[in-house]
Amino acid sequence: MLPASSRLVDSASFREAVRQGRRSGSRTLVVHLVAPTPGAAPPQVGFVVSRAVGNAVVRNRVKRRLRHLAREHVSSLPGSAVLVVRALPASATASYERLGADLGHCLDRVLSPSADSAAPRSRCAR
RNA sequence: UGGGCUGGCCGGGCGAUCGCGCCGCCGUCUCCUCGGAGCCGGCGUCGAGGAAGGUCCGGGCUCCACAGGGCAAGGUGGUGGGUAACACCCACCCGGGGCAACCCGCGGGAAAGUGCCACAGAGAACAGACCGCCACCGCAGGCUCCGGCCCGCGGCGGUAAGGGUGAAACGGUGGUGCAAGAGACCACCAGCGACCCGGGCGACCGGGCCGGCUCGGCAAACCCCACCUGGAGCAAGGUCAAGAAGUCGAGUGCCUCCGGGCACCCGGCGCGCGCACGUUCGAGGGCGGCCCGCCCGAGUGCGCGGGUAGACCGCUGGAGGCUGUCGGCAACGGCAGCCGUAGAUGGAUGGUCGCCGCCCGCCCCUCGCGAGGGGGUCGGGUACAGAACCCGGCCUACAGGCCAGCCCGUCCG
Repeated sequence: MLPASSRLVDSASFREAVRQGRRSGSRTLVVHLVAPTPGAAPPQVGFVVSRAVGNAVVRNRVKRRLRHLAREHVSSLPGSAVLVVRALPASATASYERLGADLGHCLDRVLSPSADSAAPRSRCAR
């Protein structure tokens, strides 16, 4: 679980991250990252799990697994970064290991400096 | 021991590890109106359901409204009780089903009116002659003891007893009667209605007597009758909340020393301006909708395209749960004792792993097969589903399991 200070709370930041952030997708999820000016503020992570994923029980489980997995990556994010993880319908039946692998892979893509200039909207090969 | 009916209950357990939220305590630091507040860290307690679900009823709570009458709208619908209340629950009545335990019923009115009854059938709601039965008339034929009789075809009538259709055919059985028949008439039975007697708080039940001889269903079609019903909802509502040409909030763009600033635009409150109407000859507003009527009333309406809003309180102790006892057939109620039980707000209550349990399949053992029982380093499964102001219900979803009572049958004594 993430501590409260690392959670993304306001809807404006969500909108900004999804529309303007660097994006990388996989079969189970899509990540959006805005890493502006490095500062002292801690990075924030938010999650979007729509009704297409499943009923309330399934959506809660997916969100909890993603929050738990995101803990391990918070320290590697730059300061005042805003990360939004959007779950796709396939995440409902995916195992914990698959979710962790997809999240790590997409984060690597979106954080790698080589992709910065060449392909700002690179896709994960699945 | 086989089959069945009803009611109640549970709905995985233990452990390891990494975390999250509320609350309490402790510590460092910061602010400070010196009472406290905040960030971070540590420890401890607590932390989803029987349906938390659908949001279909009923209430509590909050704000607004609250002379009255009529109309309209919506709801309820056997009787009596329970309850804060209900469309819920209990008991009983009536009708239907079952050998029975028991189950089912949107259970007022169809002789107030309108409307509808498919298909089949001759005819379906002031019924109806297809076959049949009977009388009469005409024609052809046969028999004759010359009185007639039998049979066929056609016409015109009578007839609802029989056949056939249908969910339903205008009571049933027996007799009188008749050309054949018919409640045309009679007896009994069923049903309808009026009256009387008895029982029950009541729905209603039992009995007697009389009447005309008989009357279909649908009100979950309109409708009629009786009774009930203010509106909105925790985004309710309140506080921070000052100000005064301003302030608060949302959005977009630009700049930034990352504290924010500027511009534009929209909304709330307040203010200003313009126009219109008006202050007892009453603008406008309220009384859920409309009308009458009543009340408030000195200001009110327009200049309006859009947008979805900070923190805190409300926020969890309540028609609360459990046990015992008393009253009651029961639902439930009285009294006594004990218990303390989630409060998130991009939304905590979890992630991962191990062992065990349970179910299904397969295999093995016991056994004459089966049933039952036991075992397996085997494989698969472990449901429906996540609080959001709080209760009482209803409805719907659900792997698997437990307990109790009752009914019918079989066997043994």
